[in-house]
Amino acid sequence: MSIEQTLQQLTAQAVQHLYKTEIDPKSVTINETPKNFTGSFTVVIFPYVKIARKNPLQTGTEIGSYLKENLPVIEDFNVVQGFVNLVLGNDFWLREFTRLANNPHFGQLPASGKKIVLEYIGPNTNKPLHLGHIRNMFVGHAVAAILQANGHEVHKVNIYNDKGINISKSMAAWTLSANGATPHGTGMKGDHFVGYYYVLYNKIAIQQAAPWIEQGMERIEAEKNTEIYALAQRYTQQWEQGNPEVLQLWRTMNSWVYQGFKETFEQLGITYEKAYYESECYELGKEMALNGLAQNVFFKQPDGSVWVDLTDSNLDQKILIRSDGTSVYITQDMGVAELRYNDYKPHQMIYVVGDEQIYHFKVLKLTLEKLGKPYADTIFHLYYGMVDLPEGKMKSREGKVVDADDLIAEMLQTAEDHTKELGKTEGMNPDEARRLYRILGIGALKYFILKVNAQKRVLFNPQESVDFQGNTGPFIQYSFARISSILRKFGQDYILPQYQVENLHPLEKDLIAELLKYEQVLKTAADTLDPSVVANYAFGVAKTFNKLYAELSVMNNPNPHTNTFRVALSAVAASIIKKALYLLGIDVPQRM
RNA sequence: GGUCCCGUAGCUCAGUGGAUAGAGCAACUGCCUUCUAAGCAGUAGGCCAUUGGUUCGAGUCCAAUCGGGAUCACCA
Repeated sequence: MSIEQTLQQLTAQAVQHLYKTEIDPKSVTINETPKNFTGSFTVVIFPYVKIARKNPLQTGTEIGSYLKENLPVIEDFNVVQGFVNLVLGNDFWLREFTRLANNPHFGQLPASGKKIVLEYIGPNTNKPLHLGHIRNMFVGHAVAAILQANGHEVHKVNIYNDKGINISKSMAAWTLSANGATPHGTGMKGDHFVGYYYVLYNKIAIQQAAPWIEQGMERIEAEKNTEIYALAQRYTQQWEQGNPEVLQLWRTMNSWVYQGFKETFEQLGITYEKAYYESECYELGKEMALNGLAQNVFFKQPDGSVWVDLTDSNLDQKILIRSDGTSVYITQDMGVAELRYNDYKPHQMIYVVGDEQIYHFKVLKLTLEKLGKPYADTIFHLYYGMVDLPEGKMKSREGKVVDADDLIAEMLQTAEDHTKELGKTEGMNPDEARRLYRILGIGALKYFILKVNAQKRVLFNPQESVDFQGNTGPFIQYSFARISSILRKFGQDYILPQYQVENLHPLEKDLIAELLKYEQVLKTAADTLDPSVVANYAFGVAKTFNKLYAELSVMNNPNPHTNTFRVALSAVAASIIKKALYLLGIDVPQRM
């Protein structure tokens, strides 16, 4: 039981004993005592002054006395207004620290028996990955790691949106102007190669649509009159009909894209255990829609299109099958959900998808509910905010995006520049140096993205590079490297069953208190599916350690017991930093 | 128009109904003969969008208003 829980129970007991009133221990508020008051934990007793029918000071004094008498680790207490500040003795901190230092499983909760499938990445196969996908990947990866640390069985899966008009557009532009060029022949990365033709399609389309646009027609309407659009549309239809040549071209271009994606995933350390393809699920989705029609949960329009009516849930009527018999996005997602449920039989299906699709997931869930699917309830849309540029929304169609590969290259370069500037490459061989640039550059980027609550929309200014100082990944990594250096030099055992410390320094106490928060942070992060909780915590640990490091000597004290204890304290701090950063997908360097 | 999200320091963001609202960046001032200065300490910077309500207590909950955004496609 944590100290907070102990205090809650004991406070409830105190109220029962003193005022003969039963209260729920969980309703007792226990806070960290703010820095400018004396104490470590604070019990808020405002809610009990009415019960006590005494003023806050008297009530606080009575409850404080009761707590002190019944919990030996409480050394002293003081009452300010309705707050009872508790001072905990050395014994408590030392005991808690020793427990933590000697627990090799700290930070890994026992198996919960809960199985979760987490979908993330979800790229279209007509263009390379951009900053939006990076946010998706980082968030998804981190949430999966957090859930695993909480004992859940997590299966990460990817979904490829590999069919539809957008892919046909890249295909059309390639047919018209590539002259048989390939990524291999041009030396381009496959996804960039295909993306080039996607952007080219739009250039050609606008050119061809110019006459209609001049007459005042909307861009989207005008595009439908163009030759290149006609080709793209023909490809889409022929694809559904199974035309071998079109399928061949589609397979070839997709394979280029997959090869390109693979390289980017490797750069970022992103993995998944299974990929789903919309091209393999849309027919199942269509079947489900037709079944729903047969069961009268859906309805048919005179033109043959199939719809679901969600007006009773305050949403609209949504199309599931077009009048030409082809499936739409939502239908495909129905198929994907069904397939995935059958594959894993999970307790929860989490979808990491942008907030622009909030409505879509409401529709998906309700539609599956109407079909009576048992997994409808387990669907959870974990959405994240869009990444904006200073000039506004990113637009792939116009090539106005922060490209993932470009950004990675920049981060590695920045890491290299910083490291060289600080003269840290001395004694490092080129391989080591490159590894370090990667750890720092990718770490800086991941931290930069993950420290912000994922649901917030963010602005990314490519002109202002990602920082390496202050509240950043490298700052935290630096604390780890410093501790690693100490551990290399100390050369004695420091994890002991018992430590001999006369009086803990306040900075030591602060650090222990910080370290003890880890498991609660882990739980909160899992409950809220929010990696930023972990990021902010890791920063807090690093900051607290740095302060101690600046003001105290860790291993050069006259008293050898002090050295051993402080080295152990530092080592545990490093281990927790490493665990927390691991959850964020961030690696740590032994030196930097 | 319907539904939903967001407004906290110049900027980027923390802030589970609890005390005098915190970090980082940017600005200014100190600190390397000592375990890594990618660090530490300090100064300055706030009608927490506005107004009402609930509460012993509201940046946090509720309502309205103002401002910004998303979405409501036979696109994905």
